[in-house]
Amino acid sequence: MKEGPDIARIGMLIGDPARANMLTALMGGQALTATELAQAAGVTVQTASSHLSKLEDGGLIAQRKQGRHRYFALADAAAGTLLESIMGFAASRGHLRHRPGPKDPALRKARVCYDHLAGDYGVRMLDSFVARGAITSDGENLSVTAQGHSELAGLGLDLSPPASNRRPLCKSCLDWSERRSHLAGTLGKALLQHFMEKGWARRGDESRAVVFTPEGERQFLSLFPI
Amino acid sequence: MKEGPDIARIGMLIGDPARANMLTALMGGQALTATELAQAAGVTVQTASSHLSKLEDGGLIAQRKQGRHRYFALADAAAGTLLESIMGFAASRGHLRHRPGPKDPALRKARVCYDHLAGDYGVRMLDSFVARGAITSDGENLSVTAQGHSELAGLGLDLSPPASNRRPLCKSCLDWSERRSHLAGTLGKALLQHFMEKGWARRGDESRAVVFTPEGERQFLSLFPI
DNA sequence: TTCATACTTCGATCGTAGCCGAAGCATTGT
DNA sequence: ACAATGCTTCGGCTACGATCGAAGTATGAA
Repeated sequence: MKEGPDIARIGMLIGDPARANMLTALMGGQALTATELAQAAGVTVQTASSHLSKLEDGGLIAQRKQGRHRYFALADAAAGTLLESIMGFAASRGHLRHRPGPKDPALRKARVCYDHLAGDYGVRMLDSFVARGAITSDGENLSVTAQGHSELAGLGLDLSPPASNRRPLCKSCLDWSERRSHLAGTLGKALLQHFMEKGWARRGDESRAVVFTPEGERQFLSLFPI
Repeated sequence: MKEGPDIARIGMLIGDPARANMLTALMGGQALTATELAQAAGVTVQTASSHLSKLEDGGLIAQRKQGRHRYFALADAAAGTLLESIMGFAASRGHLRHRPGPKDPALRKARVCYDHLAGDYGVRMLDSFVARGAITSDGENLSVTAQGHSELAGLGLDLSPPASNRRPLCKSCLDWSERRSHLAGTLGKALLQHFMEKGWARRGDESRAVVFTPEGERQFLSLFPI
C-alpha cells in the first residue's frame, strides 16, 4: 500500500522554522559555521547543533571541518534546487516570513569574518594588494612579497615576531556576498585591528557589520585603490 | 520586515506523515473524498478533516463540493510539480517509505504524475519526441516544432483551442525514479488522456501506476522508439 | 418529516520534538 | 603546560500539534 519516496521526512526537516532559517541562510551558497547558523535561526548553539545533525542525516547539508570550525553548506546543487522550488511555490501562494531584525546591507559592504575583514571592502583590499604586487596569488596560496613587507612596515605593522606561529601569515577566505576571496590569516587580522586602533572603523554591536567613519573610509579607499 | 518566502510553512504541511500520504494519494491526479483520503493516510475522518483544511489553507489542495461529497485534489499543476521534485530529492537520498515492494517496479515503469505520464515510459516519450525533432529542448524550455504539430494532428490531437490558456503547452517535469525529465503541460495531459481513450492503458486502482494492455504497449513502443 | 450519509467542530489526551543549561570533547593559541 | 574557542552530548522541561470520541451541521433519500 505504501510505496515511493518518503517526502514526509524531507518536509519535516524543512518544516521547522529554525531549520528553515538555517537553510535559507545557506542558500547564499556560502558555507557557514554552527554559531553563525544558530544566530541566523535565532536559537542557541546547542539547539542549532541538534538541527544541523538532523539536516545532515537527511542529506540536505554537508559539513567540512576546517581547524576548530565546522563549516556547513548545502549538500549539493540538488538541495539548492529543491529549496529554490519550494521557495517559488511558497511565494506563489503568498506565504512570506517576517524576520524580526532588519537585514543590513551594511553586512555586504564590510563585516567581520572571524577576525578579519570580509565583504566588499575585504575583497577590495586583497585585490588592491595583488594588483600592486604586494601579495602574490599562487592559485590557492598567498604570500607577501618584499615590496609588500616594506609597505606594511610603513603602516606600522610588524609582521615578523612569532616565527613559531603555525598560523599562516596570509590566507584567502571565500566571501559569500562577493563570491570572491578576501584576505584572512594573521595579516588579515592585523589589518582589521589596525583600522580599529586608528579609529577608522568599529564593529557593529549586534551584528557582524563593520562600520567605517567618514575619515576612515577616505583613508581606506586611498590606501586600497582598485 | 518581510524577507523571503516561508518555506517552513510548506515543509510543515508536507512533513506530517498523514498529510504526506494524502498528498501522495492525490498525486494520482484523481479527486478523492475525505473518507478515501483518511483511509489512505490511516487516520480517522476527524483527523483527516483537520489535515485537509490545513492543506487547503496552505494552497496545496483545493476542494470541490458536489452533493454531500467533497472532492479534494491537488490545487494545480504547480503543486504536483513541487511534490514530484521533493519525491525526486528524497529518492536520490535513499529516503523511501517502504522498501521496494511488488508495486514498485510498475510505478517505475509508468505512473501518473498529477495529470500526465511519468516513469520510464514518460521519459521515453519525451526522449523520442526530441530525438525525431518533434519537440525542441532549449535547455529548460520545451516547444513543439511544426513537424511535431502535424505529427500530433495525425494522432487526432488538436492542440490549438484555448489560446487563453496560461498553462504552457509543453513543460518538463523531473522524474523521481528516472532522475530525468518527462513531458508535462497541456500536451502531456492530452497524450495520457489519448492513451486511455484508445484503451491502451488504464489507471491502477489503488496506486498511481499506469497499466498498459499488451496491444497498448505495442502501440506505445512503436509510436515512441528510442 | 425522519433517517442516513458525509464531513466538520469541540474537547481532552498524549507523545514527541524543540529548547536551553550544564558538562564534555576537540582544536588552537600562548 | 594552560586557557580559550567552537561545537556536541546529555538531561529535564515545556509546548505544540496529532489523534480520537462525541457532538454538531449539511445534504440527500425514504
